[in-house]
Amino acid sequence: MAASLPLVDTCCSPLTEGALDDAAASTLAAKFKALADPARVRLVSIIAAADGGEACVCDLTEPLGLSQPTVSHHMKLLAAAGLVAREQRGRWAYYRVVQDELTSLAGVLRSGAAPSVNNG
Amino acid sequence: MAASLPLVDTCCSPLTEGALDDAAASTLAAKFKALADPARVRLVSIIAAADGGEACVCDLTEPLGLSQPTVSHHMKLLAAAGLVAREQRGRWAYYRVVQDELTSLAGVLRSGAAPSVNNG
DNA sequence: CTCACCTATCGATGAATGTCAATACGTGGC
DNA sequence: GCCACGTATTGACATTCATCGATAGGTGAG
Repeated sequence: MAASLPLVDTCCSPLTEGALDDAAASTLAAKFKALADPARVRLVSIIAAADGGEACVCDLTEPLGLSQPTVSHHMKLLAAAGLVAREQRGRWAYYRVVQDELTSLAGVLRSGAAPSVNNG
Repeated sequence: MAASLPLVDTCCSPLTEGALDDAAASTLAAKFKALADPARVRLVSIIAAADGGEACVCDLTEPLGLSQPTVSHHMKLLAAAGLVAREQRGRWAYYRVVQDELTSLAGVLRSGAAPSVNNG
């Protein structure tokens, strides 16, 4: 009866709704892995908080205290996971957060069932 | 006197609300790291889908195809991250999902600002 | 007490990861 | 064309991680 909306089609069904097969779990784990590092978590938050919601690599090295290649490496991983989008503008590469992906991940973590219906 | 708000005290403030410091990012990354493995993602989903919302290690080795020590290891990591709770009952160790933690993580991923106000 | 059973820990090993210095790539200015 | 600038890639290194077999710890049954 679940009015199955294609919302979470991007990734997987909610974690707590049913047992996931290995493929779905791998897809999901890959996205969580992209956020499984303090540097990448900070990158996402800094970009989201940046003016215009975007930032170039040159703006990210200093607040993180990491080298430029390292930041570029992290951004590549975040982009590969679909959590940020890259746009080349002149000599600069601007990154912005893909909120849809974060929201989709959030949906996976929320319990799909009605809150009143506990497991008792 | 850190006027720390007890609201999101469980974890951190939303990712997209402002730049996180290293401590908050590390705390957050540690929780995501617990879900950054297909085996652990499956474990959480299987436990959540299990009868009564709980399962013992003996019920988890077979569907995952992993050895008992490996499953025990993963459960330890999930428990350390606060994502599952352990309860010893007789000879069995029953694990259940801590939905509050998952919901808290979901809150971090959702954009705290009004949805209409995009970053354009 | 002894045994069977379930779980956790230990030790080892191959793979993945984060980091940097050096360097290559692309773009715009002269 | 040449150079300066921002970014991505390469190579190397130390650390962390996932996995297993062997084994120890703890609980209930006989």
